[in-house]
Amino acid sequence: MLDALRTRGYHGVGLNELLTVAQAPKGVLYHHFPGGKAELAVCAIESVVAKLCTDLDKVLQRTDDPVDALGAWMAQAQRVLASSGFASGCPLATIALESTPDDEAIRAALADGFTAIRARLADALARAGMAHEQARGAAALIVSAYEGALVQARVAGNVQAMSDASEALVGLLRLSLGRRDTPKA
Amino acid sequence: MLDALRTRGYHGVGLNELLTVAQAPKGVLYHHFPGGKAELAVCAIESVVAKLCTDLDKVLQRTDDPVDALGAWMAQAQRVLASSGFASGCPLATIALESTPDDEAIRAALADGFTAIRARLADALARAGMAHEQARGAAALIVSAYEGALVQARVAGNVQAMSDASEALVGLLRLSLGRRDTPKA
DNA sequence: TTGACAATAGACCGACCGGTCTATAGATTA
DNA sequence: TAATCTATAGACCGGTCGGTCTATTGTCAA
Repeated sequence: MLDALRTRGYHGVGLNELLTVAQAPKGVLYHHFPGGKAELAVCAIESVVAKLCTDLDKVLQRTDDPVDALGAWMAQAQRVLASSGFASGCPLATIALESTPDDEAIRAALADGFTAIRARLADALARAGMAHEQARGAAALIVSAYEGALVQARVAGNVQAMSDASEALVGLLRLSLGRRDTPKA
Repeated sequence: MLDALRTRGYHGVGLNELLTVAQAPKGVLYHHFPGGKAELAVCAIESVVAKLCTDLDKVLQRTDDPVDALGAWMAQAQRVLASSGFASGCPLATIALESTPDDEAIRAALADGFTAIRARLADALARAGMAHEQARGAAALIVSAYEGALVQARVAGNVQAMSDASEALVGLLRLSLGRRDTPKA
């Protein structure tokens, strides 16, 4: 399910196909997820977010320098993307862009997920000495850069743009953390 | 067409629906676009990219400070997103995430588009005094941040994350441009 | 053993998908 | 005017979509 979502998106995967690979009949699905496809997607989103958060925690506590952790994270994402033949990106972004304001449950789940991830990053940055206000901005930037870079690398079929963006981000963050004086804006 | 793509994505829009709003019958479409929906999408992508590039040029030459221009661009994007009721994001990213490696024409069009946009940004940054290598990275980061921030703002239903990310990016770039010494990475 | 209930299984539904095909209208030649 | 060719028009196709519905199969309590 997750693989399918991250590869072809919400509208791109058919329910029947999903059930075939899961070797499950329709009845089971609608018994456990009366809300149908949308509820299934929400569940998938929550599971992805949970996994993402624990992975993030692991990486962040392995080193006390969050910028190092960011670099490692981005590099790892590039490896995963490339080894999937540039088919598999971040399922959150994919569903996010296919959603409309009507898909309230899905959007809420995604928004909560992104917020949770940003909070973790901001915490780590603050612990590394960044002012809270600034850390929140940096966290939002990091998540943005991650998602946006994945998009570019995916369509290009190579990780160049992503590694460029990643290096630039790491460099800028290090510059900003290295000297304590805050940038003008 | 473009509205539909940016709102609901490639798989989300039906051909019949498209033709209804365009007041055009099937025959016309397949006469001008023998490739069907995919070819239509490529055409739409190219048109978006062209528009984006000219807009970008306009903004970049209105001021000689590309960082100012970036801030204005991001603010404008936030206004557009909000005024659409958080329905309309960047059509490029949406199609990009729904595409698979099999959709060669679509991916090529998208990759070319992103490359063209990055090149424009890198040029502007280099003109503002940034080293070429660094400018390329910063350009990739800017595009990433733009796309990723749009995703987050869209699902959240508010522009907070996007304006946070934008301010952080502007601040970091100004910091980096203000002093000439390059960051370590 | 029997009754009740949750879980499983999949046939089936109308709607709509992207795409093809034939028929007509309009323009452009000779 | 007749012939030709492009552009328009939409009926129609098989396939698949997400979702509903009726059986059937465990499972556990009485």
